[in-house]
Amino acid sequence: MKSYNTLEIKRIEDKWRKLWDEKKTFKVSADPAKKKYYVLEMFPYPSGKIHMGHVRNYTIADVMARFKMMQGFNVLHPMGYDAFGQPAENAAIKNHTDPGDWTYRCIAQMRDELKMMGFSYDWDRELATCDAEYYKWNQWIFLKMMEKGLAYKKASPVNWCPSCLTTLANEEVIHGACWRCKTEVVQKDLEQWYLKITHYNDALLEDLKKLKNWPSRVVAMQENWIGKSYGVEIYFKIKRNGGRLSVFTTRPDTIFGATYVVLAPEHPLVAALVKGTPAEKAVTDFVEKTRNVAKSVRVTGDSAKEGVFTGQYASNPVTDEEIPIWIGDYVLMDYGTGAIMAVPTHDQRDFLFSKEHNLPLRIVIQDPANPDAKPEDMKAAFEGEGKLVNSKPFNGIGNEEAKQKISQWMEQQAMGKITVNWRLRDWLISRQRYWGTPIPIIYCQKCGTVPVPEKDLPVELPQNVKITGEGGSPLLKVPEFVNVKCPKCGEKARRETDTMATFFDSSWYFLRFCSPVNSEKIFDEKEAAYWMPVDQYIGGIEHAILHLLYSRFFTKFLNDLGLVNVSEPFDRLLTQGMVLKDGEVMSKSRGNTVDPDSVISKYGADTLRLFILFAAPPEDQLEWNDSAIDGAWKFLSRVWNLVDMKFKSVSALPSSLTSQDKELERERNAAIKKITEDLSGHEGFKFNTAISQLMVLTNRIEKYEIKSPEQQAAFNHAVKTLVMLLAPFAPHVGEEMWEMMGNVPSIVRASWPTYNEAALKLDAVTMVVQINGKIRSKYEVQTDTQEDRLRDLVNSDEKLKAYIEGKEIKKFIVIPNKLISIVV
RNA sequence: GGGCAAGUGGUGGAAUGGUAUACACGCAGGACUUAAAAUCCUGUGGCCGAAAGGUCGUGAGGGUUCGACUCCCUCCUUGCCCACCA
Repeated sequence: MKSYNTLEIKRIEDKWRKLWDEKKTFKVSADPAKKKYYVLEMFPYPSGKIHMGHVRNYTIADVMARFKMMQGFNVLHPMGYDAFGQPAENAAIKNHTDPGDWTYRCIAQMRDELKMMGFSYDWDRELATCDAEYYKWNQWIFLKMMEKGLAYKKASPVNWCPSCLTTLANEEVIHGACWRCKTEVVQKDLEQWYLKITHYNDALLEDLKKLKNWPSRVVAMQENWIGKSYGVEIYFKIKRNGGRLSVFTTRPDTIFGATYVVLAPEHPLVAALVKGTPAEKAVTDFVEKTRNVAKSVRVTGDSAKEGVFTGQYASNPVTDEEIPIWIGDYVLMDYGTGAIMAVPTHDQRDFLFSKEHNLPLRIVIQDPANPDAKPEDMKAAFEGEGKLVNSKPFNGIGNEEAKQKISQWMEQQAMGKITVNWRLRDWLISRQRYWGTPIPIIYCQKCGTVPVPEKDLPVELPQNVKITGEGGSPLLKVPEFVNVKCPKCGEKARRETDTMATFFDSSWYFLRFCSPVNSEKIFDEKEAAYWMPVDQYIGGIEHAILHLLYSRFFTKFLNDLGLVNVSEPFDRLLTQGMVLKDGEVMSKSRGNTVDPDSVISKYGADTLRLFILFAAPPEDQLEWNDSAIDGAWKFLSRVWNLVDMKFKSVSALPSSLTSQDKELERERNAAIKKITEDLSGHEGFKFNTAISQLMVLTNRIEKYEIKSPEQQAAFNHAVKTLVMLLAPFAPHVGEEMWEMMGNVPSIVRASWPTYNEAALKLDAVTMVVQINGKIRSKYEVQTDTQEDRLRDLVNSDEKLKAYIEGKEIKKFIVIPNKLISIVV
């Protein structure tokens, strides 16, 4: 007899981890004869230690993977590291280490921690995005995109710290200042590389409809992000030079109320518009001032709307009125045409701007709640629905209908054209950083921008580069990297020193996992065709937009190249909830973390896995509770004791004679049914209720009395089922108990138990009697008792006399085996 | 401002429109022990009642239904995401 204690658990867990490793239990290869299942969790940034969020994410995935293995699927379950990125550079600055050394040390530590949890990865497929053999293919994809015109260079404003001489991500700009040195951040134009994700606007939006197994809120978030809106581009004539000024609006129904137009400060027409006029200086000053405000500060809805009058006028095409042209910081250059028509009565932003600068208002849509409203009394814009007024031929029409009519009419009159606008912008991938994939480009005085030839890939990151965080990109200061010969003409040339955004790396790693050891190709098409799409993807909601959108984009691109046969990478998506402690998200900065290591050393990985799945449904937030872990531990030890103390091999067959035997068999079948359903996820994955069902079965088995060899056999049968059902959740003890019962490991090769519907039937059921909706009585009756018999029971029921006697029974409803509802 | 979730015992949470609170945690009482820990047993939504039982009860208010945590409408609260996107 082995007692269930911390020491013993440690021995068992070590034993199985070692065996899985040695026997490569989870190694898989593509085999068209078998049904495949690809389970993938969002790979981690290798910070060294895993945290509870990782534990939760990967435990969910592991249960799915092991369940599918037992169901006979060929399961691909790989793991890797999203290893490029800023933390390595920050660590380098702080500790004077090399980002590469630091990262690989972290990876080694992280791998050990993942192994401690007993996850069923095929470790032969492990990859890190900072390996040259991986990022080589980033560069390859980039070149292919360039070839297809989907990667291009453009000057664009970036957040720039004048003291550190570096660009900053929006998150690094804190209250308009550099996060490191607190210097005020300015906007600076830099030539940078973009990926033309907007080429796939329509496909990215349309194909969201295919993603039936994604959480609806993720689909909604992507939809909003892509942001397709229908409207009209309206042409205004500039009075001074007769030029055309285009604005985009989704509200053509309000065109008769457009009382001025506003241009973004960066609008290309601004300079010509004011050149040589008295307003020139004021306008130039304003444009300059706006440039020096970080975008993240400018783009907040609640700040005052600043602007300046150009002194110029444009004519409203439908009224021929001359209306003033303004410059305003609330108009964004990179949406629509960078210019708007302002309708202050029916747009709150325009309303605020008009009050600030004393501009005219005209009501063109009547507020049904306030039909006699006067513009000068308005406290806010009216943005609801109503009938048109002051709109000549369209007066009296509902504004939704007017949208259609006015759009068509304007197009006929050549006043504008019906257009579609997208919120989605092209993806800026240039980063002025060291620890990322070098962009494979060479600049030659003679030949211009030259892509690095494919045979010269990878462009490797130089080592031993000093990272200071100041003075621009570290690669600029590595002459042997920068100075190269032009691949075209052989003359002196200069390498691109920017590296790629790390989202690039994670946009296709799921494909590399299909054939990770492959120096000839990005991946093997046949293997990718077998494994793709990912059947189940699991990760945090924080990646609901960017990572998932970019991965969808890359998959579509590689699909167009003919390398993959799917256009969507992830069939099913689960976004797991956060792990909280004391009501707050567990995080290092809050100092409220619980280290998985400390839990594992006390209770073992199985207990931790069980607790984290039992505490809440996978998509919900999970509140950490130290004492509830004891519950998981206690449960495992109870199962252990059943196997260890009461399981005895016997040659008899199970009997099904007594009611207790029948009851045990019923519970056994019920558990198989419920747990199989909960793990299949047809109505969402429910690990918490699956575990509670394991507990119910355990409770039942514990009460079972063994008085004969036949009953011992029935007991054994039930315990064996219990261990199989438990194994995906608690794999180490699962394997150990499986072996103790005389079976051959590994338990993942055992086939998942099936149930018998007939065994689920009860002999007797409790039926309740409701009178006018209130429960008044209960009966123990035989299953499937018919209505006649039930009526007899009701009629002879003393308790019901008071409610029924002397009253007319209007309805007598029977829900078989559940209840009787009587209306009197 | 827009979008999406979610509100159930002391706590985490269960409930194809059919006995609300499964399964746990916690707590209380008991057994074992010199004692404690561990383990086991019993109880555990509120109110009235010795009990039988009655009555109220799933954020608030309405509606549909024989019957509503579940479906519909209005509102409140909390969380998450997006947001000067014209």
